[in-house]
This record gives sequence, C-alpha cells and structure tokens, in this order.
Amino acid sequence: MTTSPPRGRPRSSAADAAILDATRDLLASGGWNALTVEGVAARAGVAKTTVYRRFASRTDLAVAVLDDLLDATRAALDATTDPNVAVRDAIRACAEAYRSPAARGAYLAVIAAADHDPALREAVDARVVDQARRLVMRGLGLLLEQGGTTAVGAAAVIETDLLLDLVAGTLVHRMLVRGQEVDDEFIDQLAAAALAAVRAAGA
Amino acid sequence: MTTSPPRGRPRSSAADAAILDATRDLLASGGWNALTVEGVAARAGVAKTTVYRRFASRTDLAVAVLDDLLDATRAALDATTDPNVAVRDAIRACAEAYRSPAARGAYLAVIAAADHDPALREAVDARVVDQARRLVMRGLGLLLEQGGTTAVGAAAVIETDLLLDLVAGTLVHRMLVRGQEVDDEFIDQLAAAALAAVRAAGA
Amino acid sequence: MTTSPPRGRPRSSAADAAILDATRDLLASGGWNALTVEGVAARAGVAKTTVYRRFASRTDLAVAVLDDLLDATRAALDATTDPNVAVRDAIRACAEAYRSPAARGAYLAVIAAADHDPALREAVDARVVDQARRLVMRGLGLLLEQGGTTAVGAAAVIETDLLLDLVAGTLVHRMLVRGQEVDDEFIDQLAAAALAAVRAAGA
Amino acid sequence: MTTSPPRGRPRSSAADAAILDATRDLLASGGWNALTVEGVAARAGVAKTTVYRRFASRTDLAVAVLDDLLDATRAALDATTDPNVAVRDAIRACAEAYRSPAARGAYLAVIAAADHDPALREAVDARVVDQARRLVMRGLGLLLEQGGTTAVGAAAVIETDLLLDLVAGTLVHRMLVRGQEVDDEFIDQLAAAALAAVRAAGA
DNA sequence: AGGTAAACGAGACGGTACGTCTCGTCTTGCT
DNA sequence: AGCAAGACGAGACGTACCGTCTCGTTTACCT
Repeated sequence: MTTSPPRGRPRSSAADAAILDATRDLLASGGWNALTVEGVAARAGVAKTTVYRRFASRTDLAVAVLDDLLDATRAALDATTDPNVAVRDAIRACAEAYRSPAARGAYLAVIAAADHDPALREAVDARVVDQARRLVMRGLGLLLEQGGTTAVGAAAVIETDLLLDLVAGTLVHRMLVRGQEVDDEFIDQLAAAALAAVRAAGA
Repeated sequence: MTTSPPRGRPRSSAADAAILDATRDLLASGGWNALTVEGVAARAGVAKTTVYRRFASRTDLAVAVLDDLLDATRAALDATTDPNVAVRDAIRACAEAYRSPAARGAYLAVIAAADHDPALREAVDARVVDQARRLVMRGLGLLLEQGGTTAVGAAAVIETDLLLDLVAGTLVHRMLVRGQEVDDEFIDQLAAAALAAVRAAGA
Repeated sequence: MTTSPPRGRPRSSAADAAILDATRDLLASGGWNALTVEGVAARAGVAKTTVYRRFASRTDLAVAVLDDLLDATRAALDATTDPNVAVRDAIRACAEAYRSPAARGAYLAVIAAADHDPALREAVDARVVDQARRLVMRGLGLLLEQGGTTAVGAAAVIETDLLLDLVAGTLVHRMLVRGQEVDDEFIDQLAAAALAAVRAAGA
Repeated sequence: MTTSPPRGRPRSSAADAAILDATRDLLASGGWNALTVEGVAARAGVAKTTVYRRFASRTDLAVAVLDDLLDATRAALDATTDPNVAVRDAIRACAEAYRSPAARGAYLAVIAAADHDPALREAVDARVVDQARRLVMRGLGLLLEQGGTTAVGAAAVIETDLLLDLVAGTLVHRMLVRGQEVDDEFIDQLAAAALAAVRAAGA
C-alpha cells in the first residue's frame, strides 16, 4: 500500500498552525472549559469543518498542543554526565512544562478524559508520560553507569516506573493539584528524596 | 453573630441524599462528561432547581461527592502506634480513594477546573487535599514521637508538604495519570521510599 | 345554607389594596408579559400564597384591575338628557378607559384568554363589556324617548348590540389595535356615524 | 446596494412550512398559551435552533401565521364593480379571518404585545391591519367612482381610517371581544351602517 | 385568659419553557 | 478535493415563574 497521490486541493498548512495557536491561546486564557471547537475555528479564522478534518474532538486538540509543548521542553535540555545534574534537569524540565498555562489546562483535562477512553490513555502514555519517563531514565542510566555496586543493586530492585511516579507525581501534586510554585530549594529537596529512595531500594 | 433562625420550608434531606447518590452514580458510570445537572436531577427524581439551590455548578457537585468519599475513607482507618504501619495505612487509604470510579472521574476534573478558579482551588485544598495531608501527618507525627535524634532532626528539615506531595503525588501519577493498579508490593516500595526521603532529609 | 361566620384571622385589606396596586403598576409599566404572580407578590410586599388565596391566576388579577378601572370611569359621567351628548359621553368614557396603560395591557390579554375559557368569557361579558353596553344603552334610550316615529322605528330594527359593537369596536380598533389617539374630532365623527347608522336602520 | 449572494447551506423550505403549520395547529388547538417555541419545534420535527433562526419569539411566529392566513383570505375575493357587494365582501373576508381558530388566538395576543413594542406595532400595522385597510379602500374606491356628487363629497370628508375602524372594529368587537358569531343578517346591517356613515359624512 | 382557626411571611418543591450555547454533521458554491 | 459559510438535529445550560407544599408566626374570634 503506497501513499495515494494527493488529489484535489492540498491542506493548508497555515490552517494547521492557526488551529494549534488558537487552541493554545484558548487553553492558556480560560482553561479546558474555554476550549471549544467553535471557538478555535473562530479564533483561527477557519471553518469548523477545517478543524474537524484534522481533529476528531477537543481532546485531540489538547493532546496535539500538549505534544507540541513537550517537544519544545525536550529540546531545551543540556547534555551532562553528572547523574545529580541529570536528575535535577529532569525535574526542572517537567516543572517548566507544568508552568505553561496552556499545558496546565490541557494536561489534567486529557488525563481525566483518558480515564474512560483506553485509546486516549495509550496516546497519553506514549506521547506525554513517556516524555517524562525518558528524562527520568536518563538520570537513572547515568546513576547506573557511574555508580558502584550499590547503584547497580538499586537498579535491580527499584523500578524505573516507581521513580517516574515519584518524580513526576510529586511535581504534578505540588504544581497542578495544589497550585503551588516550585523553586530551586524544592527541586533540590525532591532530587535528594529521589536519590535517597533509589539508594534505599538498593540496600 | 448567631445563625439566623431557618425560615420557610426546610430543605429536604431526602433530596440531598438523592442528589449526591445520583452524582456518584453518573460519575462512576460515565466520568466527568456524563455528569450533567440535568442528568443528576432526572436520576435523583428531583427538579433542576432543587439541584441548583444546593450546588452552583457540576464542579460543586463533584467536590461534594469527593468530600463524601474521602470522609468514608478516613473512618476506615485503624488506630496504630507503629509509624511504618501508619504510613502504609495512609498510602493504602489514598489508593483506596483513587480506586473508586466516581472519585477518579471527579478528582482530576475538579483539579483542572481549579486551575482557573481560586475559590475552587481553596475549596479543593481544604476539603480534598487536606484529607491526605492529615493522613501523612499522622505517620510523620508517630515517627517523631518514637524516633530518636535522627527523626527529630528530620522533622526540623523536611516539610510536611513535601512528604504529602511525595506520597499523594506518586499515587496520583501511578493510578490516575498512568492508570496503573497499585498492589501491596508497590505500597511497600512507596513507603520505603518515603521513609528514606525523611531520613535523608534528617541526615 | 347561610354564610358561615368568619373564623380565624381575617384577610388583610391592606394586602388586598397592595396586590391590586402592584398589579396595576406592573400592567402599566410592562404590559401583560410583565404581570407575574411572583412579581406582584414582590412589589406588594406580600407572600405568593397571599396572592393565590385571593386570585387563582394572573388572568383573575387582570380582570379585577379592569373591573376596578371601569368602575371609576362610570362614576365620572355627568347626567344629561340630550341624546347627542349622551352618545358623545359614552364614547368619551370608553376612550378614557382605553387610554389607561394598565387597562390597555389587561383588556386585550383578558379577551385573548377568554377565547378558550367560557367562564372567563362570561365574566368579561358581565363585568367589562356590560359596562360599555350600559353607556350605549343610555344614549339609545334617550334617543327613543325624545325621538319621533323614526327613532321608534329604528329601535325596532337596530339591535342594541350592533350599536355597542359599532361604538366600542371602533374605539378598540382605533386605540388598541392600531394604537392611535382619539381626539374630539374623531369622537364627533364616530358619534355622527353611529347616529346615522341608527337612522338608516329606522328608514 | 445589492443583496449579498447567499453563502453556506441554504435554509430548508421544508422546515419553513413545518414550522408555520405547527404554529397554526398549536394556536388553533390551545390558543396563545399553547404556543411555545419548544412545542412548535417538537411538532414540526425540527430543532429549537431552527425555529429561533427564523423567528425571534413566539410573537413573531404568531405574526407570520396571521400574515399567512390573511393572504389566503385576500386571494378568495371575487372581482366586482358594485360598491355594495365590495363592502359586503370586505366584511365577509374579515369575518372569515376572525373565524379561524388559529387567527383568533394570534390576533389579540399580538395586538396586546404590540402595546409595549413599537416595532411590533409597526409590523402589525403593515402586515395585518393593512390587509383590512385594502379591503375597505376597495369598497370606498368603487363608491367614489360610481357615486355622484354626494359620494365625492363624502370622500372629501370621511377618512378611510374611520371607515376601517368602523368595519374592522365592529367585527373584532363582535367576534373576538364578545365571542359572538356573525351571520349574513349582521353583515347586511353592518354594511348598511357603514354606507350610512359615509353618506352622513358627505352631507 | 386560653384555645382554635385561619391568614400571613418565607421559601423549598416538582415542573415547564425560556433563549443561548456548543456539539458534530450536512449542504452549497467558490477556489 | 479543500475550504468558508452557515443551516441542521440534538441536547445541556442556567434562569424565571408556575402553582403547591410546608414551616413558624401573627391575629382575630369564641368560649
């Protein structure tokens, strides 16, 4: 099966961009409730059909925006070989993402919707959660490379996912559930706690 | 300042109960999207006005149900003086709450709505988050009572809220964000990680 | 069967007056649509039950107000023995009634409601239309008394009700249906037309 | 200034018809109170929005139906050159309109609403009253053409509108206000009275 | 003086309809 | 084909009044 040769008028990439921008704006300014297909179309200066041709629902719109925002986050990471720095970087990157008003609005709404929608859950896991997982795994990987026997033992015991839940979950609870800011001190504390958990698991 | 004497026909407590039940049912069966004021009124056998007289929005309904479910959770806790048991109990109680289909639907939706609504955020903090906070503080309190110098030192350093974010956040991420189940093994691991974090902070 | 002696607290005549006043005001200011039992109660400073104890519907309220206003009109008539003056007086009295904003609002609404409500129709005929009929009959009576053979012949032919419809109907159409004012010239023209019709019928 | 070319999906004329039919039916069966936008939509098998896209209120619906019914009446008139026949025809046509249950319900209700709504008053005058005016003017016109000096003199004095009020008002009062039927005898009497009034004015 | 019966204010109750909003689908004509 | 425009059936929104009901509180008359 080959890609069928494009027939008729090709899709407008300007519309693509306008739709995503409009979605981001609406999410940032009024949260999930403010995100309506009708509103997106109006703000993007595009017909409703043009939106529906690309996204089946506002949830899809939110996922697309979320994906977009997280991609930007990933690119901003420095390379490092120090596990402590890597962990701190991972935390900081996640925190950065949860600070974006658009992402805040989209994140929990998408998660909530995923509770009754297996396909969406899978998409979230692959495109949103996995982003955090990669960051955490980088830190854990460095820990394993450079650490001695203890760290290796830790790796045998602690599951990557626990560490993921620990780091990402703590940030989600702090920032999204409780609406608190995170500063460098908190990041240090969280990093210390995470490393302690790893070491404890290895003992 | 005293409460003014009730005038006019008193509110029907039967309606109160029917509305909460209906809300719980709808949340459990279809999640946040299935929760409509109209649906609640119909299922509760009550007029829409009767719902609106008590709750200003479906968000309010969700908060009430959440509050209700968490109250039930609290009551189910055994008394203990062992900090390890207390921590495990706290985790188990939170996990239990996040397993309820009604609570799952309500929780993140309410959190998402709170992002653009300071009053709601406050309500969530006072009535939902605080429930978890109390559970965590009980464990930490026992730790302080029974622990030696190390634990006391820990108390001076670690903030209750970090521990709260660590425990509740990890569970939220595992169960709600990622949709995974938690078993006893996971609870043990999380408890160990939390204690390790406390000890590390005290060092 | 005698009227049972009144037991319990007697009705408040202050409430009676307040309700009628409120009804009149609402009708005058916003017409039939503005007349709600709830609004009347609020404006009269009275509980809804107090209104419903006296009037079964807003239609009843309107009839009461109409009745009240027409009574006032009747009282204002001068005695005369000149048929021409009597006819002019009748027209003028009716016109006066249709000028009152409250009466305007009530009149057509009540008539409209009567179309599907025989009991109301009867009440309207007895309490509203009959008022105009009496005025017209007075003029016709004087005409008969003073007129010669021609007028007597007219009386045998023309029905009182035709004259009633002619006079009252013309005013209703001019003032209520078309919303025009009536001046003395119009009253003269209408009087002349009415008398011509009577004479023609007698010919 | 030209009418802009129609864009988007054109309005469904089937819906137009269904809405008018439903309105007519509801008015005929239950009068003004039975006319609800919700009911019209349901009976027409149409969404509420589809009704609101065409009519801003149930008053508008009633006006449209009234307009429609009167148009039908106009078409049913025979051509004649006899002024007496023309006057009788005009009366008969008006009477016919006021016999329709749908028109009865709509007529006075619309008039009542117009009392506080200048725009509606104008619409009523242009679309409902004017229909009767045309009928009356036809009779008066023939009278002028065929009559001698007397009739011409009459035309100089009597206003068309007085004749309109006289004829239409008498019918309205007889049929709608008092709820009486009109037979041929009444029509003859009314025609005679109207002609007498014209002649009297010309004298 | 005390009891009884009705009116009173307040306001909750089950309803109905309102007019608005957004949904996701479907024409229509233009590009 | 894609696209802008906009009508369509559907259905929830939050509000306004409906007419009824339950309260606790007066206010009269009648023992």
